[in-house]
Amino acid sequence: MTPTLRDVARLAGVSVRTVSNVVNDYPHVRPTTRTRVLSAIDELGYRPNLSARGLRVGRTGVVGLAVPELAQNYFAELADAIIRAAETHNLGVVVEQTSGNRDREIEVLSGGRPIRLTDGIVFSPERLGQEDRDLLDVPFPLVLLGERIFGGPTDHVTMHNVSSAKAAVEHLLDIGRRRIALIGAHPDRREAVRAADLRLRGYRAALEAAGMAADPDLIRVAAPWHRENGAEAMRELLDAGIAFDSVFALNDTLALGALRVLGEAGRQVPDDVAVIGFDNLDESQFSVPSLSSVDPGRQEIAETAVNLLIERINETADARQSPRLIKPEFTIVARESTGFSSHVGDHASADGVTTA
Amino acid sequence: MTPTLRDVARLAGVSVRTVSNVVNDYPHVRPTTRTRVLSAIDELGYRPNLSARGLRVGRTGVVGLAVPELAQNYFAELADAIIRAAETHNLGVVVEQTSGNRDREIEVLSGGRPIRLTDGIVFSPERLGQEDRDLLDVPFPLVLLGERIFGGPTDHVTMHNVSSAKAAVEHLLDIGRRRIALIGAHPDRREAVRAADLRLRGYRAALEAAGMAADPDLIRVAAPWHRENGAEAMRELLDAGIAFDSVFALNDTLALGALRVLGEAGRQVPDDVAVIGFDNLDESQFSVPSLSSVDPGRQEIAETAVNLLIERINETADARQSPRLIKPEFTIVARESTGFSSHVGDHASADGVTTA
DNA sequence: TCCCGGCTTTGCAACGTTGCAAAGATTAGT
DNA sequence: ACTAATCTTTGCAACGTTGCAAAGCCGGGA
Repeated sequence: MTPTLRDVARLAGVSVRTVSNVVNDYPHVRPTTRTRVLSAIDELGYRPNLSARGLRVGRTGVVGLAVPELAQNYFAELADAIIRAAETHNLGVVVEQTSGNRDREIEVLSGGRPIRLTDGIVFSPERLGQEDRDLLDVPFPLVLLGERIFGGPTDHVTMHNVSSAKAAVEHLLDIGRRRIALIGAHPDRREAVRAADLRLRGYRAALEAAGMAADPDLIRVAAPWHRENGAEAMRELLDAGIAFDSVFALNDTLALGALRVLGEAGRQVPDDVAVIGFDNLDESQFSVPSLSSVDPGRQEIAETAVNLLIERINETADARQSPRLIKPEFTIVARESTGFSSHVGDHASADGVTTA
Repeated sequence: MTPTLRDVARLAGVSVRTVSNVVNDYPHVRPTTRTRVLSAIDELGYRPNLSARGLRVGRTGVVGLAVPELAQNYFAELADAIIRAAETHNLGVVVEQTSGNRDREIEVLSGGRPIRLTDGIVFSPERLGQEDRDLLDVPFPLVLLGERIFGGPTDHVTMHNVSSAKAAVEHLLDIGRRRIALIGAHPDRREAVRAADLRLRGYRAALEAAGMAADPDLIRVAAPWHRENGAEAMRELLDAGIAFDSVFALNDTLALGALRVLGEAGRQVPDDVAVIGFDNLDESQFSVPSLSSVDPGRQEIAETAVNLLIERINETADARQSPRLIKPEFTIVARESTGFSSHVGDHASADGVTTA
């Protein structure tokens, strides 16, 4: 069977506790002893039993990440970033997919499933809304991502949706565009989709600040934010014969769909139509033309979320901080689709970049 | 603090063991007792401590998945599928990214990191090769994915690379194409990249079976298999002025890059150039035109891998089966890029489909 | 009424690890 | 050489759970 501390101790001729001390880098171990123990560990191929350690210490060293689904590019990249961030703290990540299913999202909060083996959870809901705020009051460390719920009892990492969307539109204004279409508005006014609403608000704010009125014809619905819906919205816009010289897509996936249709229709990007997206997916760097985008600071969001979670995990019950809302700085990444050149493989710093 | 079995037992007025019986659905519990215990559990919000259970039972209920990185579409979709498959067995999945780093891949096999909290691992290496076969002889259940190593001591789920590539090329032949370019050959003949070699072999086999010679000019190098390299290879092919009426890209990502460049160059797909890829990414269904592809059976690969892993986990040390090599059936999915129509949102069955 | 067999419930021990606190060993200072 | 201070090592208990096996309970048949 798998060797235990006891086996190592017997082989090295020391007590179990000493082996444990060596394993945990306890400083007061005589070098010769340490060596002897280490070689016994090596000989037996001993590995600590993390369940036992977890039981004893009260920590598993694993955190949960609950996202809608990895098949969506944005969440795959988010998960990638979270896993990297967790790893620097020697934490593992159990990934749970909620599949855009409200019940499953609720189940995550009820601590169901293997999530329970974790020390805490980073949760990006897609179906819960403001009205579910109370559900977030859970008995384990939880960090919330996204813009579905605000003002909850947990730490929350989100983005500057309004001001970054405003900056994206200003970027289009800066390069002289005046007929700026928006793709990705939510079809149902009753259902609040915060990201859509917030970014739309930024769009309006930018136009207003420029002394321009928003033309309702230029605001196009697309939901969910998938490639085909971006394509569809662009087709409709073209078919409608409405004049426009640029597009702000509420996310990159929509933008990529739109880009494709523009290509088919023979519209030159950026000369005829400039395009900017939102999210700065890895893929956007490699599209043709490369896609300008709002970089909401994914890596920073991930690192922040993990750091907040770790703080909460280490927090003692009596000295509990109040919930924090954090929005990393965003960046406008200007690429070919808005007339800036960038070469694939260039460092980000080589792109035209504007910081918040 | 978090309530334990003991707390529940006290509240319900039964023994700890009885509560445990209820929690584990032990059948011989009197209904009235069960009810009483359940309501105590409910009242206290009791959740089993999985570390303790894991220690006692010797299983954590979590498996590991080690892939290069989720930011690569293919692996994100694979992870998605694996997580879904694991979930049907009530298993959680810890995702570990090796970042295409050989040392990290070796570390996975040494059982380092939080992977150790798992009952077994599904591993898709990217840097290990045939020469590392012995490393796979690890003291925990391991299922191998991919085509980097064959003949190792573990169960292995891979795909029909040669025959499915052959079928892809035959699909192009079937629609009357004769000048079939291949994109994605590996640049270095010394380094064996099995997937590339195997698919190239299928390409040659199809041509040979059709009584045609492979034109070296049509075999284009592209590595790694990223979008930009597919685009680059296609640009070179066009610039070289070599005649071709179709392209077999060794994966979808390459194909999507190539598709883009064809569009820019004004070549009509599929009329001027038909294109087929490999992997059948979700995205390929939504590109414009939609991309024909080889579906290697991702969901089945995932389910098979998880099932094999579970079998190994449950296997007793004495009755150990010999390693199994499994290759799910593949499918040729014919879409617009080879002249078949498919409407986004259609069921797979609506696509033109050929089964292995 | 007594006994048998199945249904319910239970106490004990152990899974492998680390916190605690004390014992033993060593070194420096006087 | 003796004491104090420090360095090393140790045994014990406990983390929360479940396997084991036995005990208590019940109803039915003889």
